[in-house]
Amino acid sequence: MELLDGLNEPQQKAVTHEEGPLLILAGAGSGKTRVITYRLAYLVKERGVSPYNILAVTFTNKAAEEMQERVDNLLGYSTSSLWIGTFHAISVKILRQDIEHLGYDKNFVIYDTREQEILLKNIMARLRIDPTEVHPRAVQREISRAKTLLKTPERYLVKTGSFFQEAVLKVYQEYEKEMKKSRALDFDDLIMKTVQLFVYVPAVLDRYQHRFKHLLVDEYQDVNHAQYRWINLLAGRNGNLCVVGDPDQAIYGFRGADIKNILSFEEDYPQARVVRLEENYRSSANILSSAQELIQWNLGRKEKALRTQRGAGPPVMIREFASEGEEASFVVEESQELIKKRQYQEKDIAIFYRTNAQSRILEDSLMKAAIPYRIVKGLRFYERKEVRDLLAYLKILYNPEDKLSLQRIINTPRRGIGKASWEALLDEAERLGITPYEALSRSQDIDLSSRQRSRLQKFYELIEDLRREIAGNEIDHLAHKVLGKTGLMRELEEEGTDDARSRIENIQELFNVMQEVDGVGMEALEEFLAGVALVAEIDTLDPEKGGLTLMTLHASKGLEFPVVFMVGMEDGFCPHSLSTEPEEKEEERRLCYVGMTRAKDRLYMTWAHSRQIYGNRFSREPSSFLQEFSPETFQEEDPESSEGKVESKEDFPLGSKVLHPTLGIATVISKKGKGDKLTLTLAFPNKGIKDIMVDYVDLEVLN
DNA sequence: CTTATGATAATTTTT
DNA sequence: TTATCATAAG
Repeated sequence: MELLDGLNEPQQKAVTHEEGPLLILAGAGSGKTRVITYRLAYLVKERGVSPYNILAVTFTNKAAEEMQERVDNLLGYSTSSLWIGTFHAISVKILRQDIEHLGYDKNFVIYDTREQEILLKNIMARLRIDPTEVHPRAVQREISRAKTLLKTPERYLVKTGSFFQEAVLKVYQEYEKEMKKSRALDFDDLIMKTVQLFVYVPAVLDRYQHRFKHLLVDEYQDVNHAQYRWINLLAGRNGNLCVVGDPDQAIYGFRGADIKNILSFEEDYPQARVVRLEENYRSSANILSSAQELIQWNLGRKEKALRTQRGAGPPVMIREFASEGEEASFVVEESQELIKKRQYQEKDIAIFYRTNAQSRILEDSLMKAAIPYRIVKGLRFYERKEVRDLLAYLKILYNPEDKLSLQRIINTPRRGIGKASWEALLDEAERLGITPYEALSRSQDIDLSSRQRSRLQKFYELIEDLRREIAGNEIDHLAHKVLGKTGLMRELEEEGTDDARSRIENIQELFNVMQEVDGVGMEALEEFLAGVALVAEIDTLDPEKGGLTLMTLHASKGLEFPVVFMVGMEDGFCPHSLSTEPEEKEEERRLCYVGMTRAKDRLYMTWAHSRQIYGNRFSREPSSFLQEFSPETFQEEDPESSEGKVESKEDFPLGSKVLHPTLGIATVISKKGKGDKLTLTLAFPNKGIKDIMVDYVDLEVLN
């Protein structure tokens, strides 16, 4: 079977697995994407499964697009009936169809984190909750956490809670009411409402269960509880559920992802078949073994024996600098060197950092050196005021009940409708039990000066006028009308500053996105708005554009580069100073592992003795993670035999765990001497690094 | 209602 | 360093 040519044995097993649950434990660089796409193609081509009966869930839109493209290539035709998308995107599709069963309007808008925060602040102000005492951000996280655990306000607090929890409960209740009035759903709602739909309306669940005879979920290690239920319900008891993931790459715990979902898959689905992909096709031996040594420090792992066919390659290069400026210079100069020697092109090189704020100095240095680069910070684009303003207009046109968008645009650009008028409008709506937009339509009745009333009236007519433009028009045409009729564009053009010009450019960029939407009218508007709400950072990485790539460690997941620089490898960044709990530390270590395993040939890890943060200069210490592996394990000269040596001849392979009679469990990080002179360098999680002569101590090999 | 000013706060990762 | 917020003057 040609489809299986070039796949190794476990890969083939994963691809050809027939019925029932399947867990694919895919180590870093083990050809995971290949296996998934081949499996999808295999089901269709060899098993005669209709694409219509398959659902594939990915983590980002980018992954979904790539997968769609690769499956189409393998099949030789395009499969539009095969659903591939993120949890959120697929949930939107389902909810548009069926959410009315839950008493919600199907023309909902999606509120992103930013809008959610504004709404929460509004509510807290109204409830007179002091934001310095109860932080809106904390409330936001708590509500998100609750939704992730499928807890409605009614189920949020069964008993009495802390002061904070009681406050959250009040806000949460109000928040839900407001969201419903605005016909809005937040990210967590998309998942939770879908689960509720499945649970409360069995006919709907039944329909989708029948449709999706095969389910495939990528990045299963980063699934949260709501998503777990979502999958679990669709798969039914004995469904053909294939999940793919790597517990060592679970890095979204902060967002509610629960690594236990993948760790206990075999208990959830006792008939599950497990396939391990342990052959690494990406990294050279030194990089891989260093990463392996690092990850060994995490407890409670599913042990994996990653192997590579590749040569030793250079060791992991750890460099220290006096300041972040010198660190950036090194990255730039080293990159130039690699490019000059024609070993690599710009696009082969990536720089990873922990926080977005770290990118600035790197960008400056690259710019000065005239090195082209592309950066993953897409959300910043949608954070821009001008972009959000235009989007708010479009959202109001789609759904006039969207109070937050109305609030945003009612006086943008300035039209003399200030806080007092807005509040009078809200009071009127409240008094009559109607929505703000309805109140606006009867603005003449509001208790305001006739001047203010006519301003409101004019605004209402503007929106109504624009609403008539929706039908039959393409989205970019509609947006042009908005820019023209509202005076948004005129305001920018008249300003004439550099800043204004760059804002016009941003709007132009938004038009590029609009042009990708086919169709006209309400449907196109709907598709565009949902698409915009659900973009991930990484989705904005332009694959066409060349240049060095900059991104956060989180964004790097799933990618690979011949050369990787990991900068800012300091305590405080990596692990991050806000990650203090042991579980959080382990997640930080996994994040570091993810970064390291992106590198194919050369991996640099750098840190600076001093660094400016929030305007102040701080003294920094190297990341404790750097001490958890020895950079050089394999000799360059003879990669084949040195690999063999480690594997076969010794009792204490590098990276293995041993039990020391008094000091406890440790990891073997290097070895010296032979026979009874054999000395191991052992790394103890709490007691540091010690040299131990094997002959004197009874060491027990674990695993 | 708008604008300017300065205080103040908050700074992890993101669908 | 930056964004956001409150206050006071125009």
